[in-house]
Amino acid sequence: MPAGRTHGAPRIDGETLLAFGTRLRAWYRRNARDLPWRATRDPYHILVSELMLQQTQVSRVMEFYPRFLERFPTLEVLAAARETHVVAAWEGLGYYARARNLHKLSRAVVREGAAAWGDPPSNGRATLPPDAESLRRLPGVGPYTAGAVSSFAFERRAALVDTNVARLITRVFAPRLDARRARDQKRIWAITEATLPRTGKATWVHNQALMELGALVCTARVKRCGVCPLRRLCKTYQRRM
DNA sequence: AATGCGGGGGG
DNA sequence: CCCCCAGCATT
Repeated sequence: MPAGRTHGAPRIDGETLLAFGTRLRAWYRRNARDLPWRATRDPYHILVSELMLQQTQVSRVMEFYPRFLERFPTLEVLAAARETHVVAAWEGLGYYARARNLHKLSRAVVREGAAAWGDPPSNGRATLPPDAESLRRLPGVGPYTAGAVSSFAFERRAALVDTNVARLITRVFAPRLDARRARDQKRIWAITEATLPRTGKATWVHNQALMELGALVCTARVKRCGVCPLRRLCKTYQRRM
């Protein structure tokens, strides 16, 4: 299957895909916000940030993330804590099932993690699996979070689609698709995968950049096309919106 | 496929 | 005052 051929979606030529990624990542290197979870590769820390960020804005998570990790710095510490204490540290963030799932997850991983995904015996530290497929089986971890942890913590070449990426991809490549329609999700994932660079390292930047551009430039209510690096290849822009 | 889950901020 | 926000589990 040639690059750019996506399941039922309009074919995107390789040159366009290349230009898309190159411009996107160049923009990110100059415009990215300095966020704490971008300065670490600790899988547990990344996981906490991703769970907190589910349906929750960055500015809100910033108020909780450092404090939570100070209180529960490792999977082992979290697993040893009582659930009520974990939920208490989550108080104010909302969607408290995330906290309960995180706690449950920590106990599962500490107890049987190494056996489940063949961790190197190493120093007895519990770790998360690096592949999206295994991550996906953990409680509270869906398709997005699995891809995010695989890419951002382990620098694997994994795709991820959140609300930002879905909006950006549809606007640039497939304005007929609706990110909110379940049926279109498959095709949006396929297009997103087709845009990924070759290596895991570059994919880390690429994925961060997709979300950052969606969060800062190609937002839900305002399209800042005047400062968008993808303007010239964007189908929505070409249609004069 | 549809719904519940929290709470705050922006247009 | 709605709509939206680095979604997921359940039905």
